[in-house]
Amino acid sequence: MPELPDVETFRTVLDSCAGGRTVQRVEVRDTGVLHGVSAARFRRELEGCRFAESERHGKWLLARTDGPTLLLHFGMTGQLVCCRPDENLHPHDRVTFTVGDDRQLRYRDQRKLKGLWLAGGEDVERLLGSQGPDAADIGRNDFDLLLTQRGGGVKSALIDQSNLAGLGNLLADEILWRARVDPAREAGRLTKEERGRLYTDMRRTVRSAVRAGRVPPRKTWLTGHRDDTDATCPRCGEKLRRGRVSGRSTVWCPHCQTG
DNA sequence: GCATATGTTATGAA
DNA sequence: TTTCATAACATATG
Repeated sequence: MPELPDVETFRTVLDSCAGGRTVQRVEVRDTGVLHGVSAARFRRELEGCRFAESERHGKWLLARTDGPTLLLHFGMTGQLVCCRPDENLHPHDRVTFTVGDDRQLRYRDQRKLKGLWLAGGEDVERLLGSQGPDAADIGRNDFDLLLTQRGGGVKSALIDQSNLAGLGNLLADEILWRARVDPAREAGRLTKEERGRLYTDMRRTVRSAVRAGRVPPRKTWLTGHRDDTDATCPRCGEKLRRGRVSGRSTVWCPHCQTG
């Protein structure tokens, strides 16, 4: 699930659930989601800390506290939910943070592909050092450079987090479809116009997906037809094509998205 | 058993 | 050095 818009939602969940509150109790129910830190130290270092305002970079969520920073990555199936402490645990609730008599933040994740890190000042830089600029606030010129200076396919350029942080498989397909660019095109060979359309449509798509809290499966969007059998393009009605591009399942319209 | 899944990363090859 | 394809990670669903 999680791409930039989902992580942005988790950021608001974190801030509204736990922002300004003190961690009363940490429970690590599955150590498999902890990285580089033991369950004992994780608890010890976070209990008693107060959550400050959190930040997001790409698909990373940075939960600042008056102590260490908690870094969260949601892989494909992670989420952050706000519960009451007495609510039944979900089988995939891996770590819980009790932040009040009535509030408990839970890191819930089925597949445990990523998880939680604990970081002091420089550790944050080290963990996020390889991330490219965030897709939600990159400027037009920088975006242009990311495409022109890069070898390989345009879809790969969009979803490579070290190039541009935040876009995932669904968003990339949606943006390429809106901008009418074939996902297999070489990034460096796009025209100035195509790069301009990609930038504008990336901004639009990311903005409305953030407002929706996720990449919305609207029928006017390509994303709304990903799972259709015999899916057709919501713009021209042509049959959509699916295949693998840059190693990921890809859906595109061979009529609208020309090479 | 097989294929699929919105993410990342190690590995070997081009 | 960069980029690509592939497998791996852990788990569920069709």
